[in-house]
Amino acid sequence: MNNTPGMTTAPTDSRLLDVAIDHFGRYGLEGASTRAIAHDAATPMSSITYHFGGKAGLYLAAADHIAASIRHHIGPAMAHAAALCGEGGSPAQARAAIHAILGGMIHVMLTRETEAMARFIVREQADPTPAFDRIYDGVMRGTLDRLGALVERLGEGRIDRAESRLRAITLVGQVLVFRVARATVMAGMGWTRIGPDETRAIARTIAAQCDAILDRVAEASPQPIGEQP
Amino acid sequence: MNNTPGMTTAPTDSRLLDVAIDHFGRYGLEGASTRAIAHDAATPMSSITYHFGGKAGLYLAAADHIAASIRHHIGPAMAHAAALCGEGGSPAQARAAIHAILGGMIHVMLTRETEAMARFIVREQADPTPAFDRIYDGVMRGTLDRLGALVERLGEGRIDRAESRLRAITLVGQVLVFRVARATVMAGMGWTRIGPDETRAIARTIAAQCDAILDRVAEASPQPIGEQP
DNA sequence: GTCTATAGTCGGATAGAC
DNA sequence: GTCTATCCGACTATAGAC
Repeated sequence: MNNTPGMTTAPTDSRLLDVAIDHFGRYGLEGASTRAIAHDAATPMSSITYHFGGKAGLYLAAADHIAASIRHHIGPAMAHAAALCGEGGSPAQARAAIHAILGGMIHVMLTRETEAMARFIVREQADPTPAFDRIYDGVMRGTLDRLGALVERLGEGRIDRAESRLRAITLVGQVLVFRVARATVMAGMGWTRIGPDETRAIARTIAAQCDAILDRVAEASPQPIGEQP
Repeated sequence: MNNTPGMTTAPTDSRLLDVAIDHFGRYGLEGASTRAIAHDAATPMSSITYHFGGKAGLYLAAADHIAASIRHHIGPAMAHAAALCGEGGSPAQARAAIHAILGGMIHVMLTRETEAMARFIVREQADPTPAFDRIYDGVMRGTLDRLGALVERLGEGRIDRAESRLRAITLVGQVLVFRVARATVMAGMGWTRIGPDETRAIARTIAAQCDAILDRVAEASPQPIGEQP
C-alpha cells in the first residue's frame, strides 16, 4: 500500500489489475495466461494467488475495477446533467441533460484510456459471465436509468417507460458504434486515428442526430400543449 | 462433398467451419483449442490440418465464411434497396432505400443465426487481424458505401461525403447496439429474450428515430425546393 | 480422406524458502 | 509480501497407418 505516487512502481495488486484488464480483454478469461499477466506486471505468478486467490478472482477484481473506473470517467458528465435537470425538470432542461450525458459518453468512448476496458466489456456482452453483472450494476444500470428517465420526461407522457428506455439505448448506440466498430469506422472514413478534428466531427454529427430525435420526441404529432407543470 | 442435405452429416470442412466460428468467436484465435473444435465437429484434430492447413488457416477460412454468410443474409434487403433507388434516385426513393437496408440489418442483428458470427466480428473489431480485412472487404465496405451514398443523395449537396458516411455509421449504430450490447439491452429492458414483440418494438423505435434524422437531413435549414429530377 | 500416436511446449495451481 | 521450484494436465503440430 505504501508506494511512491507518480512513479512507475504502482502497488503490485494495482499493476496486476491494469495488465489483467488488457490481457483478459484481448484473450478472455480462459485464453489469457496468468504467467503472461504476471510477467507484464513484473511480479511472480504466485502473487496473483496471494492477492486475488487465483485467475478467476483476478478476473472479477478486474471487472470491479473497470466499473469504478468508468464511473469515475462519466462522473463529471452525470453531475453536470444532474445540475441541469433535477427530478421535476422542464423538457428543455431534460434535453440539455441528455446532451451532457451523451457528450460525456463520447469522451469515454473515444479516449484511449478506456480502450482496454472496452475490449473487456464488449467480450462480456457477447458472452456474459458473473463479471458482467458487476459492471452492469456498477455503472450501466444507473446511466441507463438516468437517460431513460430524461427521455421519458421529454416525452411528457406521450411515450411510455419502455419506449423511453429503448430510445435511450439507441441514442447510446450512436455513440457506442465508434468504440465497438472502431475498425470499421477507421476503414470506412479513411482515418488513421481519431484526433481532435475527428472527435469534433463525430460530436457534431451525434449532437445533430440527437437533436433531430429529441425534437421529434418533444413535438410528437398532435401535441397536447399546456400539460406540463 | 457428397452428403445428404438436411441431415446432421454436413461435409467435414463445413462442420469444422461452423464450430470454428463459434469457438473462435468465444475464445479468440489463440484461446480457442483445435482439439475442442475438432471434437465438437466430430472429426479428428488432424483433419483441420488436412482441410485448412492448421489453426491459422481455419481462422481465415472462418472469416471468409462469415463474410459470405452475412452477405447472403443482407442480400435481399440490399436488392430491395437497389430496386427502390438506383443511381440517380429521388430523395424520397433514397429514404425508402435507407429504410430497407436498416430493416435488413435489424433482421441480421436480431436473429440467432448470426450470434456466433457477431462474436467473431466484434472480437476482430476490438483487436483486428488480417481476418478483419476479409470481412470488411467482403460485406462491410459495400454496405457502408451504399448507405453513405443514399444519405448523401438525401442531403442533395447540403452535406458532404464525409458527413454522409458519419451519419450512415451512426444510423447503423442504432441497430448495432442491439447486437453488441445485447446483455445490457436485456438487463435494461427487463427482457429474457428477443421474440416477435420485442423485435417489433425495436424496429418501430429505430424506424421512428431514423425518420427523425432523415427528415432533418432532407429538410436542412433553407431548403432549395424543386431541384430533384 | 480419415484417424491414432507421439513429441515438445505451455497452461494454472501450489508448497515452501526468504 | 515476494519469489522459486515443481506437478500435472492441455495445447498444436506432425508422422504415418488404414
